[in-house]
Amino acid sequence: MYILDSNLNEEQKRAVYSDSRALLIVAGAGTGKTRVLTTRAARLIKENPDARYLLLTFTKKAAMEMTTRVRDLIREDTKNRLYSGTFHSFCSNIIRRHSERIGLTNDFVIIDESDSLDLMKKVFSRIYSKEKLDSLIFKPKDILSIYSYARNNNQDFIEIIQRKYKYVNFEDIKKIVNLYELSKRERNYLDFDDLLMYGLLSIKALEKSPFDEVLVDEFQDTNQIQAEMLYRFYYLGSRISAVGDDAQSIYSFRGAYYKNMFDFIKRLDAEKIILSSNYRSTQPILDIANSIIQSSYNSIKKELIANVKLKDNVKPKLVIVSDDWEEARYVAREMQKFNEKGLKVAALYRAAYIGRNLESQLNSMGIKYSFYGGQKLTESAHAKDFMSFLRVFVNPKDEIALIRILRMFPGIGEKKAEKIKNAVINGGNLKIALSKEKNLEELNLFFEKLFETTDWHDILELIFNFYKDIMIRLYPENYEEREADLIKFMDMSSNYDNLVDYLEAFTLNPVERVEFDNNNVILSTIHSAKGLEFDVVFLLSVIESVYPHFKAQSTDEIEEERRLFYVAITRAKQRLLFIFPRHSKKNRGYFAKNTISPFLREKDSYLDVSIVG
DNA sequence: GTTGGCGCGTTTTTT
DNA sequence: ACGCGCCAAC
Repeated sequence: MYILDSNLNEEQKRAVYSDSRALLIVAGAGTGKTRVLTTRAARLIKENPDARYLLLTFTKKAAMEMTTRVRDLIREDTKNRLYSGTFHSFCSNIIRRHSERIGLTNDFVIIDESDSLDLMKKVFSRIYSKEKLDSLIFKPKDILSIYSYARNNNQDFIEIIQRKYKYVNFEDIKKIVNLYELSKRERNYLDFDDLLMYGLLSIKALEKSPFDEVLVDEFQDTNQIQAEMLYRFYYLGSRISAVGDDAQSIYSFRGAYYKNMFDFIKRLDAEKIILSSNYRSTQPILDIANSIIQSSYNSIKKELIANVKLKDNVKPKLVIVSDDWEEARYVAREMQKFNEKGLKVAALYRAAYIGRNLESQLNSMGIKYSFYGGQKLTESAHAKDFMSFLRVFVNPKDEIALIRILRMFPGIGEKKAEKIKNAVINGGNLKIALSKEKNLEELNLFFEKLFETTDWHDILELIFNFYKDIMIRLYPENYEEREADLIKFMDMSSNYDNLVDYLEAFTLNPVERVEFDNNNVILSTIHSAKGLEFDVVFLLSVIESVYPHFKAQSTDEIEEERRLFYVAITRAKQRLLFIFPRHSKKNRGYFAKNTISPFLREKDSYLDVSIVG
C-alpha cells in the first residue's frame, strides 16, 4: 500500500483502495470528494505504471485542477497515463478519431446553445408563416430544450411533447426536429448533445476499452447518455469509479438524472461507500442542513458529521429586515465587518437579479467584490462576431456565422441576410452573392483577401483589423473594452496548433468574464457556488416564491429546489445567515408582503432569530 | 415588406 | 447585458 496521503480517514481510505470493478462513492458536501478521487487516481497510476486511466468531469476547470493534484501526489507527469477532460471534450476527441466509422467527417464545427437556438429559429420560420409564428404556444427555445432533454435521456420526444402540449400538431413538430437535424448535417455542425450521442456511438464501435479504469466526478449531474457511456466502458473491460452526491443534484433542468446513482449500483452491482465525515462546516450548520435534506423523499441516507471544532460554534442566524433594500444595506455592512476580520464571505442568491441591490450597495460603499457565474466572455456578442469570421473562413457555408456577419452591415436585416445566405448555400459562391449588394462591397473585398491568406495567425490579424471598425459602429459606448477582449483572444491563439482546435476551444472551454477584484467578498448565484466554500455565507431573500421558486410546481421540481437550498447552506464553514425581507419592492413601485421560505418553517430550534430595522 | 430604435423583463445555465 | 416585442421610418 502506498502512503500517498496519510491524513485520510477510514471511509476515505476504503474509497481510495477499493478494487471493485464498479464503485460508487457517495460523497456528502465537504467530505473531501476531490481529495479521494485524486488520491485514488494517483494510487492507481503508482500501482500500475503501464495502465491508462480516464477521468471525466463537467468543467474544464475541475479537470485541470484534478490533473494538477494527481501530478502533485505522484510527483510525476500524468501524460499518456491519465486522460482527464470534460465529457464533451473527450467526446469531441474520440469522434474526430473515429469519425469515418460513425459516418461523419472530422472537420465538424461544434455549435453552442445560442447557435442551436439560432438554427432552430430558422427552422421555425421555414415551416411557419409569420402570422402562424406569433400564434404558436411553443417557442423555438421550448422545442429545443425538450428535444435536448429527450435525446440526453433516451426518451421519446413526441411523447414528452404530448404530455406538455395537448393540442398541437405533432406532425409539424416532427417536421421541425427533422429539419433541425438536416440543417446541422448539411452544415457539418455538431451541437452539444450530438457530441455526447456520437461520443457514445464511437465508444460502442470500440472492441476493447483503452482505459483500465474510468473515474467520474459529479456523477449526480450525468444524464442517461453519459451514464450509458460508462456502462459501455464497463462492458468493454474498464473498472468504473464514480463520485457524486444525490443531495446536491441541481441541474436536472438541463437533463441531469441523479437517479443514475441508484441505477449504477443496480446495473453493475457496484460497491457503495458513503463519505459522511465533514471537514468544512461546524455542527450547528450541518444540523440544519441535515434536517432540511432529511425531508427529501428519496436520497441516499447520510448524516453529515462535523470534524470542525471551533470555540465560536454559533447557530445559523435568521435575520429579519423590513425590505429588500434594507437587506442589501444590512448584508453589505456585515460583509464588510467580516471581511475586515480576514474572513472569506459570500452572498448567495437564487437568481442574478436578487444580487443586484447588494451590488450597487457595495459599489456605493467602495467595497470591492468578485462576481461568480453569469455570461462567459466567449459568449458575448463581440466574441461571437469575431468567431463568425473564422467560421466562414473554415466553412463558407456555415450559415449561422454567415448570417451573423451579414447582419453587421447597415441595411441588412433578417430577410436580406437569409436571401444572401441561400444564394451562397445553393451552389452559388460567396463572392458573386455578395457582389449584388451595395453595402457589402467592403465585405466582399475583405473575404477575397482573407481566402488568399494561408497562415492562420495572419488570418486572425486580418479579421481583427477589419472587425475593429465595425465594432466601433456597433458598440460606440464600450468598444475599447471589447477590443481588449479581442486582443486576449488573439493572444490565446499561441496555445493551439491549428485553427480547428482554436475554434473548438472557444466553444468547449469558454473564457470567464470576471476579473477578481477581491477574492474575499463574493457575490454568486447558488448554482455557480457549487463546489466552493466560504467562512461566512449570507443567503439572500429566503422567501416563499424564491425558495422554492414559484415556477417549480411538480414534486420533482420542488425537491430540486430543496437540494439547491441545501447546497447553499453547505457552502458555509463558520457562519450562516439567512436574510428574510418582510417586503419586496416590485417593479411598479409598490411593496409586496413576503412569507418566509417553507424550507425554514419549523426550524426555529436550529436558528437564532434577530430583527433588524 | 424590412430594418432598426426603444423600452421592458429577467430561475438556475458545468458543455 | 441581452433578447423580445412593438412601432415608426425607409
